Amino acid sequence: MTDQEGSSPPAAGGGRRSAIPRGGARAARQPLERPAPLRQAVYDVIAEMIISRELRPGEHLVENELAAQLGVSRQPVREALQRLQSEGWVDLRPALGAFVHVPTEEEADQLLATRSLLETESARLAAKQATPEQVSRLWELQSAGEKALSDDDQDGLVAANAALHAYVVSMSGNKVLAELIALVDRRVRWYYAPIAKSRGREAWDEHAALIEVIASRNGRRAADLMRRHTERTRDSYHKRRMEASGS
Amino acid sequence: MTDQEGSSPPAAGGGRRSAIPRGGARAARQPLERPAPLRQAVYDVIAEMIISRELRPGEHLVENELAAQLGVSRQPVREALQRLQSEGWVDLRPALGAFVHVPTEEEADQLLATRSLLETESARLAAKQATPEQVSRLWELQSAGEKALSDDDQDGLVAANAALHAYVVSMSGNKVLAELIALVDRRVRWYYAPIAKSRGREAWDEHAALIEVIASRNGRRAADLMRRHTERTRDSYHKRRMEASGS
DNA sequence: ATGTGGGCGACTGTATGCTAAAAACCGGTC
DNA sequence: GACCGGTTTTTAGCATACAGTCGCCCACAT
Repeated sequence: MTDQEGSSPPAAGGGRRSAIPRGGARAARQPLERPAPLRQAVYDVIAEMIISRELRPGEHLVENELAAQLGVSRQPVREALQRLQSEGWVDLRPALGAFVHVPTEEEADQLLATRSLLETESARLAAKQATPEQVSRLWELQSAGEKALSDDDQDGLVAANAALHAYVVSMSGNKVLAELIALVDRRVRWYYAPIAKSRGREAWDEHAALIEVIASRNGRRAADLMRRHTERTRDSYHKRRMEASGS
Repeated sequence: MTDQEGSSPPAAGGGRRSAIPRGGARAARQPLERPAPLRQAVYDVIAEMIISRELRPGEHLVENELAAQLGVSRQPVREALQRLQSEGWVDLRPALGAFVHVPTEEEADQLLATRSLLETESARLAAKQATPEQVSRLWELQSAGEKALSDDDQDGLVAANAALHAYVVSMSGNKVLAELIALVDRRVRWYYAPIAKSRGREAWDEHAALIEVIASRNGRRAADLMRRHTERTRDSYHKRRMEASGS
């Protein structure tokens, strides 16, 4: 199996992997792995490119170019773009194509507000049914975060933060809620990242407090802490933004 | 075959872009109507078929069949199916195709719980910034609902209910929240409809009370009422389900 | 110079062809 | 009689081909 790239003999039929990206402004990506649905891989790559700002807001995404860069046909690209639209990453204007979504300040605030609401509920639910095993897992994640903090590892910090929140969400047991949070969170990170470094020490102190409350199974207080935690992030966003707009 | 209705799009729908209203009222058409992509129409039709139970949970949706039935090619069908997946209507198993999602009891409860959370927040926000015009619009929707109620018009009742809730959501001003609610609500209706008739009089009395509180701009009480309202719906769901499982 | 109209290029939307893989079928074997 | 291996059928996945639209540019008229 895994007869991925290049080595497949059947040159006759269709023959698809002749897609050599033309040397261009954008770095060429090597063809993707085969086994899993291609559209998924394409989706991942494009989402990553958007999040990393390699594709900038407002930019017109041409199906052909993307297809060539990724070494696939337009079809998987189209499918990926449509999914990206449904999740708010791009705007798909009929007959015109896909444009990277342009985040507005208003939208960012609404996202942060919604995230706060959802995460608060998930913390409440998580606390109500936390098991000791889960709590100790939380502490593990917490210490991973603190390590990244002391190492001054920005990427690691973001990842650890996401992992911790994600685990709390999963503890809530509400899959629908979890799905929505996943959607919102990812976009929050996109909006938030460029203007603000992680809140750092402060945020992780709050995490520690939250875990303790969860361990005590106190849903109300867990919700309270999570609300304050996410609202502070929201405030932090606004503060940073104002600073940034001044520059 | 099965060339039902105009399978040739350019003939009927298109008609050149002489969409400019000749000689007369230049209607303020804002975003200038665009040729609706076929995938959208296909999406609507399939979603409708799922909601109406014409396609039953678990059923295997074959691209070819749907395409033939609708008189289009597989492509728009594929695109529609993928969007349906992202919104939870079908499960797309790699290399196997699309299956109408099978609702579980657990999921239904989680949906109802999430809906309650979201709608509660939207009511709170709506109340905080309600204008007199908006309130009177709410009363209009309310009386439409009561009319349907006295006419014993089930479909109308469901529609009126949706319209009222949707308007409250729009009043919240939070578009992100609104989007999530739209997603959740539709699925709730799907799960809920088959086992329970609308709660009727009771629900509309609660609506009336809610509108009054919104008119008074009391966010806290609005949230309270909405929470109770949606939680009652949730209870009603469980009650009906237990009755149904007995039969 | 400025406004208008037609032609041209580019890109999306839709249709169809081809391939590979999973499932159903069937016959053989223990 | 049940299980196993190969074969056929079905169907999704991907690629490619085709057609309709949109926007731009430029020539031309005012």
